[in-house]
Amino acid sequence: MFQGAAQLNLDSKGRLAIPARYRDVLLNACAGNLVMTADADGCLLMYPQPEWQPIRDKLLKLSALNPKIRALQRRLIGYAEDVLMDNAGRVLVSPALRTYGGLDKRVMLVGQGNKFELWDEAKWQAQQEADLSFAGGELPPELEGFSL
Amino acid sequence: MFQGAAQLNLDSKGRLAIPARYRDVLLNACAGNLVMTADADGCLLMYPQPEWQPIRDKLLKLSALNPKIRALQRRLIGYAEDVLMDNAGRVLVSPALRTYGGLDKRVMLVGQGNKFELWDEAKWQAQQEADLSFAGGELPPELEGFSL
DNA sequence: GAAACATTTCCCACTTTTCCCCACTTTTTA
DNA sequence: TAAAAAGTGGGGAAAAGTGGGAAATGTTTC
Repeated sequence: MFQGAAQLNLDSKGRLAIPARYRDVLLNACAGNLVMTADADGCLLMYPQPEWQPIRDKLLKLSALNPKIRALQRRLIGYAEDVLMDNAGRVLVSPALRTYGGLDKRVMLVGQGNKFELWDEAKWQAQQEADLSFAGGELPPELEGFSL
Repeated sequence: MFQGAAQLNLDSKGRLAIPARYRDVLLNACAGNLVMTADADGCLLMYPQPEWQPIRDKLLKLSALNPKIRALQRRLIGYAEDVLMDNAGRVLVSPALRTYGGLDKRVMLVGQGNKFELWDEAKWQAQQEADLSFAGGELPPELEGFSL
């Protein structure tokens, strides 16, 4: 269960130091084996390898002849990379993924349940504001009866 | 299982160096025997030979009287070529396929489960943007209940 | 039919990049 | 305040990328 947002810095080689509070969990859950991929909203996603696998398998079973499914497969499978935490608790974010996410130095790592989101800090701010401003209007039916 | 995107360069002879992380897998799965062919979206496809064979067989069993099936057969079977990895882990992309895919030098090799997609870099970028912008609207029914 | 030329294929060597490990600085906690 | 843990940076060995050249195969022309 991952939650909470942290402002972090990529170092000069593009490495991301995972906050210490997650490291033991990640070592136990997957021996530091993580999967990074690209999200439609312009951020990156980071899964423990065992969480990623069933999602990938479901995706690959869908028909590649449907254009929307094909697009989803292209992004999620196409950008997916195995990454391994090093002894200092860092993971290397590949050039391809850094480019996709517009990551330079200042980034936000945001816990989202079974995975993390990784944002360029400026993009994260923008997304926050966008989410606030469009929050009005109709609620989706799934939220009927939902109370905080 | 192939995943991940890599920016690669064709050399002056039209050879493509397969990223090292795939080489052992490909040698074990098919002794370096691959099949390249043309995809409808303007990229090339590359299968390990054992993955390609059942697809080809299924295609050939379909009725050639249906124009859409006929078109699919023409492209996939018509452009298919056997290629063999050399000792340096490279495959030669034939002039015909290079022309079809508009491949010059800078290309993207994208893992897609049982196969690879091979794109001209500029085309790949364009395709990515197109996929994002048309993602809105109705989801295909197969994706109901799909969660990341 | 043979020889010369062109083309392709295979192999070797060099350069570049990547990855892994170690050490230092900074921060936190007892 | 001291010790331990976390954050940060750098260096070096090993592997991967790249290009060129030689040998073999095929083709064309005389």
